[in-house]
Amino acid sequence: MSNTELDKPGRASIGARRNPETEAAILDAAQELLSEKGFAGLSMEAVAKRARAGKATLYRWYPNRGALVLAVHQRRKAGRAYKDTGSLDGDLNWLVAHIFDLWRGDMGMAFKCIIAEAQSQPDILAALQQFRSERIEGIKDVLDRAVQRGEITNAANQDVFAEQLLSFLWTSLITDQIDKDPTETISFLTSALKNG
Amino acid sequence: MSNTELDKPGRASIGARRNPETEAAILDAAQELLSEKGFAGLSMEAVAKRARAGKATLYRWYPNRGALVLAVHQRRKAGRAYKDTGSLDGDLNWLVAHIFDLWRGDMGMAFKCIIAEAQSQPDILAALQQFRSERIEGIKDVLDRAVQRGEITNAANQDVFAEQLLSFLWTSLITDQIDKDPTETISFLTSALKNG
Amino acid sequence: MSNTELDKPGRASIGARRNPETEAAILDAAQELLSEKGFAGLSMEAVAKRARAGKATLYRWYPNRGALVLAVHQRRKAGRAYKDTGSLDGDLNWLVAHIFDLWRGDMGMAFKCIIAEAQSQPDILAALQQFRSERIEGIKDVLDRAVQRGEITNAANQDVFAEQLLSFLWTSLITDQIDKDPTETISFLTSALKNG
Amino acid sequence: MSNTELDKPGRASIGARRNPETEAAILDAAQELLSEKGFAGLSMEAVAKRARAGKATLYRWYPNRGALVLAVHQRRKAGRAYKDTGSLDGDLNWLVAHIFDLWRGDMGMAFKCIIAEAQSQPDILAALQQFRSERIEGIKDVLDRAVQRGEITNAANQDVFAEQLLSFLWTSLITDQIDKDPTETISFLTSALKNG
DNA sequence: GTCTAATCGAGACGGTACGTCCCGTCTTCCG
DNA sequence: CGGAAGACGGGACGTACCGTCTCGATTAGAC
Repeated sequence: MSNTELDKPGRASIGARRNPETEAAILDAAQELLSEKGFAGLSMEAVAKRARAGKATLYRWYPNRGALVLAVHQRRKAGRAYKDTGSLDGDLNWLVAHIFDLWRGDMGMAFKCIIAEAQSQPDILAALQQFRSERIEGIKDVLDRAVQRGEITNAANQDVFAEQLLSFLWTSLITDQIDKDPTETISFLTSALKNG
Repeated sequence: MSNTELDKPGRASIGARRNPETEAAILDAAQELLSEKGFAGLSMEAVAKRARAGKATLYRWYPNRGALVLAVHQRRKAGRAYKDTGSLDGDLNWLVAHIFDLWRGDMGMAFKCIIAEAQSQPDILAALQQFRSERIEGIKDVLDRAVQRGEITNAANQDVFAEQLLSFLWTSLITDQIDKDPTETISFLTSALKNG
Repeated sequence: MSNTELDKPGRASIGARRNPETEAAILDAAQELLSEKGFAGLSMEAVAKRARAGKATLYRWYPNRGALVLAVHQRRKAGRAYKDTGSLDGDLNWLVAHIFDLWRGDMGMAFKCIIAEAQSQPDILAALQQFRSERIEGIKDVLDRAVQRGEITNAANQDVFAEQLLSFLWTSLITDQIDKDPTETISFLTSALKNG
Repeated sequence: MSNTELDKPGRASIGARRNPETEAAILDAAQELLSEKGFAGLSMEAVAKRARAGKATLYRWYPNRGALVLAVHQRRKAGRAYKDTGSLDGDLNWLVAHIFDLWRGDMGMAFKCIIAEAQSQPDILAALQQFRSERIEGIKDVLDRAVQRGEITNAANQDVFAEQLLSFLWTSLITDQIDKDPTETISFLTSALKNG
């Protein structure tokens, strides 16, 4: 996975332009540290050392720890292209299962860090809110497909549903409950969507 | 002879047992720092200095920053005695408004910190989960009153409802949205409760 | 050796007077710590803990670390009754060998500590100087016996000889050379004594 | 001498190598503290503060207090170039007087500290023994000159003489007797040298 | 026989210094 | 001229002791 172990003296400059190998090495290192030692182990110092990068190089691109975690997250985040299972219930269950699966890997820790960091760093909070919007749009895409199938009507409470589903996902993550069965919750929310 | 002259150097020991004055001073200091400078400003060092307490005293009872924030939160947390407005809708709206109000003061920052800290410290996570249970019980008390009033029937989905309402509250906090109007979400969830 | 291991709750007061058991336990503990962990390991805190004594009790009798080491030293120090081997040379060699032997046990470390502590604590320095006088008198007793035997005459340089022999002893200790053969030095000094 | 007066934030890095200004500032600070407050006042913390240096910088080169005192001593130690007064007696008296003079300034406290620290730190002890060898060679140079003058013959006891003179010097320091007249001791040792 | 007084273990108290870690900034040198 | 290397001042970390204190229990001798 990482190409940082063997080359002892690190990478040299490739001239008067940014070296993409360096960027990859930094993000690899950050991700590894994150999954190995958690948030506390992700110090700029440790990332630089493991990536065989100079601290100045690191700070040039990622002015603080949050930016770095954000970049790690950005590189790996799932697209909005959710699977079409043929039914709303199937789509929603797949969506939740898919995200929980993602979080069970490295991404869970990374995203937890973003949430934690957002509580004290405004720019991370803004990025988190931006990401939230994207996710909500993704969920609404799923609902749109259900409308086209005729399963539900295009009602105003779709926004609230999407927000609430996202709240469920995120709260499950931060309270360490991504291993619980989400079907009950999904059908609870779906019933509100249909009967609203 | 008397150490009460001007007591510049803070408090003395009162023997081989915990001094409640010290505890109060520490929690006061922590709370002040939290609301003044946020999570980042809450260093153990700064708390000790402001409380005129030795660092050892601090660490004796609060082995880490999370434990300290937790204690601050514990001291001020609202009881489960929610107001009875006469209707389920009124009760729920009051509950949400009440908590959002609380969070607009010092407690919002404190609770954010607990959530953030819980992402990397298992004991704080456990405390957070414990607190979550208490809050869910509180919400279910509100639902019980509605059952007694005959507004709803005692259905199994009350648990899910309570969890969902809590998810909404916490997600609103961590995404900095406690100033938005919650009525839409409340009625969305309530409709699922009634039609489940 | 030490009676501090078994009696879990330590000793109680024996009334409005000093408990000799406590004193013994403290000095035992101090001596053990000194030979186990050296000077750095001899903290008042550690002594109190090992001796199952209260810190206040410790400070009542030994206001600082130096006083404690001094007391340990005092309890064990050799008397001035040096062995009479029948000749000056024999007496001196026995004396040096005897002291070096003593220092190879616990006392070496203890006395090193006293010397070290004397460099920054005036009262320890005074005690050290007092001890130096006693030792010099002891050496002069040996010389007196030699005078009585007719080996040497009672010349003024006996003081200088005694001081210089003591200097040799102490310097050997602080430069960690108590295992070297002292005979050459002794005969060197003795020659000055006889030819002065 | 000290550059600590006006430049508030101290010195910056001059790249990935040691800054000689920093080294000087640290040693200056250590020396000042040593002569102002003695050994006890020489805390790493205080040195760092006075030198406007970070503690990490201090510990990078001086891993403990002993190493720091050693460096202070090394920077100032007198060379072996002893004065040639024309006679052995004159040379020895000048040598002792010169060293006692040196010790009456800052160096006395510094060297006391080294001796004290050597009692518990093996590396300082090694440095002390190394320094001892150098000093003994210095004294033997003086004796060599006397041999060339024909005052003494090149006898084997010159080593013992040098060791004894050094013992006298160091013991005088640690027992706070550098103000006493050393002539008696010098002539005592010299007589042994000649009559050996 | 009760009271007084000192001494006991225990351990919390406000502090100081420790030695470590990381921060974010800087400069130099290599390729 | 980009990038590694790493020194720099700074500051928080968590630990260990310092010397002081207050407590409650204990017990000898004074009353």
